[in-house]
Amino acid sequence: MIKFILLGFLNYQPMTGYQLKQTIDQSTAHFWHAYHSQIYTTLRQLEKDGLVTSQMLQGEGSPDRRLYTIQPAGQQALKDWLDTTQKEASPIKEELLVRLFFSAQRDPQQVLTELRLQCELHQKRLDAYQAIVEAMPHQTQAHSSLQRDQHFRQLTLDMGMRFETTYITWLQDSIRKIEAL
Amino acid sequence: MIKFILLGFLNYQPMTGYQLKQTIDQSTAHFWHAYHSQIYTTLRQLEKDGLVTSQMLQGEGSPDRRLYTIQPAGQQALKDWLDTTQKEASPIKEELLVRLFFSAQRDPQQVLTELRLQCELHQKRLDAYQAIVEAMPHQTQAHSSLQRDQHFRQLTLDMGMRFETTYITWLQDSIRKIEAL
DNA sequence: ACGCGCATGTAACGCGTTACATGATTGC
DNA sequence: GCAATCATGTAACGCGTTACATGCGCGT
Repeated sequence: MIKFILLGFLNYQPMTGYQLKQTIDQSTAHFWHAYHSQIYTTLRQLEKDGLVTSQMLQGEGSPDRRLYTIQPAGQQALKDWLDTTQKEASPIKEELLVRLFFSAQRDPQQVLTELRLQCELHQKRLDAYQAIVEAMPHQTQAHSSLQRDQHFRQLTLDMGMRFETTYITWLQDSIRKIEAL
Repeated sequence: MIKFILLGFLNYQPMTGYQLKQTIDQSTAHFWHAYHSQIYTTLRQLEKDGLVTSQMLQGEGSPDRRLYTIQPAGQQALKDWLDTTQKEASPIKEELLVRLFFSAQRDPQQVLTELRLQCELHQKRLDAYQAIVEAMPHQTQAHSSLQRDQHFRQLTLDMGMRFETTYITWLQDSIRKIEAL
């Protein structure tokens, strides 16, 4: 999966592993994050497979950086992946729900503390999304290709905000229900 | 993770691997699923670690079944895990959002087909949750311990329904937005 | 005779996570 | 002088997924 995220970003412009990590952290990390270790190893793998090439940049002063450039084979691999319609709904893995499912024997106060903390964490996430939306240059007229990209990215951001809002509301309702026990 | 789900169920009663698989499929699979291969290997691991014990049952006719029983050490491990408050929000891994993020170059009709399919899939999930709620014995008065369990399970089901509802609405809105391009 | 459900397992692989590791520059 | 940021990587591990593999009983 991370393979296609890397190809997806490299399809816009050549980048280094570090830049890719930064870019991911500020965008797709909201629905798919990656550790730098995985990014560097996957980039090497992509190079071995001929989907990208790399060249060293001798930064004056700063450490050497390896700039990765997508190759036609890489663009094709990306296109093939995007053209293969996803036929399943993504599986959900929510640890909190597992914990809650088995929480009947727990001290209710402890459960409440946990849910209130989650509430704060998800509120922070929502705030972060809000900040991105506000920082977003709502370009009245720019390159239509960039605008098109922006449009699709906004859809994912929209989902993120809806999801967090739903999550927070559910947490608040759940807290109330448990308090009422 | 699956380790604690298994301990969680075995904490109610001894079960075989197959029964655990069935139970998970009908309950926690909505937020954490497992393949039978993982269940069997994890059960063996738990036995090796002394958290559960197993005994063979010679079923007349049907194949041999291995019944797993939780041990005090297993109950303690479960309790310790539940008592350790989760301090992070669970990371999200939604492949569809990754795909959408990089879908600006794709044929819009193809994207729409994909989103419409997702809409159906999530509607099916929602219907499945609804069926569980309706099949749920809304016991006016039963053992308070069972009722307590039921209560917490209902919270997770509630989240599942809210999530799917949000997802479907977002999909419908996104479809409309893409159609308007 | 064939397929499905019951029932159990192993093996290999892939992906993601955590930890280990290095070294330079910039700002306080 | 020290911490943070830039920048890159390796190694080991754990978990989850896919595929392979077996064999019985029941219904059509």
